[in-house]
Amino acid sequence: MAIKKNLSASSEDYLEAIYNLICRHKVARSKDIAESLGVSRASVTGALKSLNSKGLVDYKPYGFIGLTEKGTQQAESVVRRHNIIESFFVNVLGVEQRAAKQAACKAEHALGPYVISRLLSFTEFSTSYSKKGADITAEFNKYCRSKGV
Amino acid sequence: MAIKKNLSASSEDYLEAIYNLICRHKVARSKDIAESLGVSRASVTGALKSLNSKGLVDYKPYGFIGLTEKGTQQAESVVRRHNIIESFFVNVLGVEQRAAKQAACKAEHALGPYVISRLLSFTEFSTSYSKKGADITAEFNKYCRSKGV
DNA sequence: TAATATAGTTAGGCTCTCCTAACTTTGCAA
DNA sequence: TTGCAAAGTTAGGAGAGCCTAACTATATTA
Repeated sequence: MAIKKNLSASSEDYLEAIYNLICRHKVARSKDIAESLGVSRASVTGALKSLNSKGLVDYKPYGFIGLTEKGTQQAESVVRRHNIIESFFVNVLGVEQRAAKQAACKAEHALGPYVISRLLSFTEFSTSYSKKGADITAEFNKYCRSKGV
Repeated sequence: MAIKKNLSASSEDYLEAIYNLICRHKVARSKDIAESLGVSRASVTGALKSLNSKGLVDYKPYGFIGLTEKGTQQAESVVRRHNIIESFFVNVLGVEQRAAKQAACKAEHALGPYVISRLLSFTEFSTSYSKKGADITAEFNKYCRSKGV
């Protein structure tokens, strides 16, 4: 059993980018990873080597870029955190989609399982509640308007 | 007018630590900064030099450590973000104080003014609402229990 | 006031993450 | 099939932020 070491924010970003590219385009090309993270192609090569040595990506120079089982798990964990945070921002706070995504990209590295699980529950609670009697979102918007926020 | 450059998370942490020490003990000693951030004294010296060169702290070797006007503003901005996030975690999500503080320490570097302002409003809304009819916190706790979370 | 303990600094080094420039490989088009 | 553009890699380097070890300054106290 490999020792579970916490990944750096940077490594998590690479895994997330690779995961999303594979989901959307079947393959993750180095150039596209660079583009989606706003870094140089050389930086991507370096990151791939590092992730490869950690057993998180399958990668040989000039070859196919894939995620290992372990890498997929880690990537899914990041993506899950991202989605929970983004969904909270959009559906509870009423933050605009684009800003929510941006903020989630940063916050996803900062929140641990405990807070994430509460956040998820709260978003579920809030949206499920809004379907029944008290519409929390609507009430919150009313509150904001009344305060001029 | 100085160019407003975003500070690194590390710099923000130092400013916050200095600010809190001055609030609590009138002075910020290098040793205490090191302790409260869990870094070496040498690292503190390095950070002080860097913050000094940015005009954020008043500092001379072996001398008094103070915050400049600009430094105080920045520190207050960080502390404010921290408090808003921590308060949301505790008072809305029902996260335990210690964990909330820890998470806020990380998240404070990740959230910008827009999201922070919505978060503040939501916490205000939630707590003010809980005093009137619908106690959101209580309802959320009920919801969590019903889901076994 | 002199000795010693504590606080702070300096020097040197490490890792991480990024960069540019130059080179190699690959794949497509003529 | 060759020849060129695009993609990817390598080499070399920068800077942030951290460390330890050794040194210097300050403060305490006998």
